[in-house]
Amino acid sequence: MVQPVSLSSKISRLNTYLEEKGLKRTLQREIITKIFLSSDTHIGLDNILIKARRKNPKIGSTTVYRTMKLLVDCGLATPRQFGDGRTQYENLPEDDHHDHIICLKCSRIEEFHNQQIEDLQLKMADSLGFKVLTHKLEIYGYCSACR
Amino acid sequence: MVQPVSLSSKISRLNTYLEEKGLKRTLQREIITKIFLSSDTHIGLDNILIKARRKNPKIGSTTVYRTMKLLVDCGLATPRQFGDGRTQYENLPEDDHHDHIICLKCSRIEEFHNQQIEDLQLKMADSLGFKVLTHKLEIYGYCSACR
DNA sequence: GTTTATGCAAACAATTTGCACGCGG
DNA sequence: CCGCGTGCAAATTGTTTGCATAAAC
Repeated sequence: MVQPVSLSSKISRLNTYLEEKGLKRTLQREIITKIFLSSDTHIGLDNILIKARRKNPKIGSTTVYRTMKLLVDCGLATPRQFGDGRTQYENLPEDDHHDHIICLKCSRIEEFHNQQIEDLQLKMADSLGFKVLTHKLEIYGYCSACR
Repeated sequence: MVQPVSLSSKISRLNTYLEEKGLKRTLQREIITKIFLSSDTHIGLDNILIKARRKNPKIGSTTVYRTMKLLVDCGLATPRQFGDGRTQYENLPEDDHHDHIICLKCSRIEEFHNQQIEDLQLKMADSLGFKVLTHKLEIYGYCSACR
């Protein structure tokens, strides 16, 4: 089991959203949402489809696309493109935002969080008239072992 | 005129590359390269094609795709995906780093530079034992017109 | 002349849409 | 029942590839 508390709170966020909009709770939406929420960091549509079909072989890719769009709309998922043409969805633990620092030699990825940087970003965005929803910060370099 | 010095130095970088690889200098490549290099910051393939056809209506989209790939290979262009499905190419004056803020509704992209953020990143990386080579910061949200 | 480049059309891949049917409320 | 959801197939969109011809060297 993966973090039952935050998981169920997220599922209830989806359900609230569905109710507000007069949408329906279906088995497919539940399956797809659970797969996404228990994915580690990023997951692609192809992968979601494969896992979903293990639970219900009749699920179609259209439904996965549409459900993921729903999850984006209610703030549970963030779509990302890493340059290979496919969209990946990121599942971010809402209270644990982090950025990445990546070693270009050994590919080690470490995570960090710096509130000062976050605050400055908000200030920056605000001065440009933007309302921030999310952001991505990646630092590339050499780690202590490789430098 | 836009920075004639750096522009011609970049064009000669392309020509050197072509020579090394035994490739040919053609009118199309010159037109497309100049359009790209004098574009402000980012430019998409559709836009390049339109401008190129104003100079030579027979230019095909295939050639634009292939030429932009060339420019990437010789280090003059950086491909970027901002989430609307199309690839944009960034023309960066090699010493002028900037970050991006992207509107998720209208796809408008603005640039900014904030030295405080850059400094904090260095400090952050240093405390993790990393030597920074480069980084990428993208903020996503709604712009003043869309919020 | 030989080799690479071009432009068209066809192929591809990821995603979206139209529609008849099924299911949730 | 009524309306939204689903899954299929067809349509769209961005990009790549095959091929005959044209241009560079």
